[in-house]
Amino acid sequence: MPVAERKLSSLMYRQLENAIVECALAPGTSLNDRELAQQFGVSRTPVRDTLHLLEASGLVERGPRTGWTVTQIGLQNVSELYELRSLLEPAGLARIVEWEDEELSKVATMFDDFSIPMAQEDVERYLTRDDEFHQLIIKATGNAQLTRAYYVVDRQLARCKRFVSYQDDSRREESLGEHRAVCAALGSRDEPSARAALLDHIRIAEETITTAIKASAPLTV
Amino acid sequence: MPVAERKLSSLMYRQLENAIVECALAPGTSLNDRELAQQFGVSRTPVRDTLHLLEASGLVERGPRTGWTVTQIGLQNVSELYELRSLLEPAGLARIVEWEDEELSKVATMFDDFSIPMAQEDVERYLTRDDEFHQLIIKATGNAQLTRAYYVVDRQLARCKRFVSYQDDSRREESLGEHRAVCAALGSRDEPSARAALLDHIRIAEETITTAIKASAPLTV
DNA sequence: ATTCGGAATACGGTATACCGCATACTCGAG
DNA sequence: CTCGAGTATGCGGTATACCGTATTCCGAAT
Repeated sequence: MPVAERKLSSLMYRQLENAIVECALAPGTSLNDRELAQQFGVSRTPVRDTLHLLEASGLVERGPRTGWTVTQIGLQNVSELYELRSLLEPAGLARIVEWEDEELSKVATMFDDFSIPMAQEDVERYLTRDDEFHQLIIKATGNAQLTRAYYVVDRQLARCKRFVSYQDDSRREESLGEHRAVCAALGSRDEPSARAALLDHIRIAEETITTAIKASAPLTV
Repeated sequence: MPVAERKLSSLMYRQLENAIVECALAPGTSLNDRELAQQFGVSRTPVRDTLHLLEASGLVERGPRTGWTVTQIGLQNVSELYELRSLLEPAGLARIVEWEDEELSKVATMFDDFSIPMAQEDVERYLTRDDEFHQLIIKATGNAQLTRAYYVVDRQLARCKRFVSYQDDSRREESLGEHRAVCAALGSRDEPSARAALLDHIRIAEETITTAIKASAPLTV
């Protein structure tokens, strides 16, 4: 979605993006294009191409004379990303509450097939659903520019979640409840409530991540 | 701000960005890297570098097998850009109303040195001030991620304004009034009013641009 | 042993050469 | 004159070679 299908870069982009999001390439790692080229068995040119794409996604930055580096994860960044998210996501809600009944009900019941306590084998399914839900909200804006802006937020936050092992903490059930609150409000076409519920969800998620970062990585400031 | 100072790319970026924003390179123009390299007297590599940067700024897009192209200006894009703008800019207002008196008064009086009717020689000064004002609001968020997201909106809209010759239409005086309304509300630390005034200003600006595009360029759909 | 200087090296940046496909253009057959 | 086959050309994509500087590493002199 963010990167049009190019020849070599596309595969390399997926791989490197995954490696960075999953923190296999740790924040702060400096990326040597010659080295990467050798690892992938290609030349420097498509590597540079890919790195430019990653730079646009906010996962890599490039300083003068310092080359490319995997961006750091810090409290400042997280705070900024969540603020941006809280500005962008609500824009989709206004559209969703105007959907036809059939479409709307799909959204409203999106988290109904999960039980509390959640079975372990459903966790991965839940995380996927979570992603789909927020993607859906953004897509609902029908705004390509907004969607593009959101992509950099999404990818960076996805990385932060992995970084702090968000996926297996105890907050999952609360998170499910928050999502259901948003869905219920949407089902009633109550945009203000949906908005409030969504912002609550985002705020709580930020607090969780922030706390986790403070605890697990005081080194990143 | 958007592009760190690199060796050759930086100069080339400024030049090409200017050329595109001022529509010297018309929307839809396909950009041949070999040709550009020859024009600038450099090789294809730094040109590709620059084009990647322009792509990140939303001024150039790259399709599969179609190469780089100057992005089109259309009603859809303008609508999307203004929606994004209306989501991002208000975020700065909440910060500004909490500034110290001295800083706040600078903002509040930012458009006091213009008269109605505006002297012709002040027009360029006014346009610059307009830019500075909106930049100031965004900077006030203190949010680097948001600022970066706004940059692509800013550059694309700057181009749209030139495209429709916005700078010498008759709406300037109204625009000045709208700005002063925002400034006045900020001076009173009245964020809701400032927000309403700013959104009004953005909405009216969008209508003006949209009308102008419909009139002057039905070809761009 | 510490320090200072010079060579080797690593890396960011730049230039150039190569390849394959897709389009266009030409030329000959019908 | 039309149509198609074959060739030329352009361009996107890729590979590779080159350059200058900043850092590093090592050895010699104090």
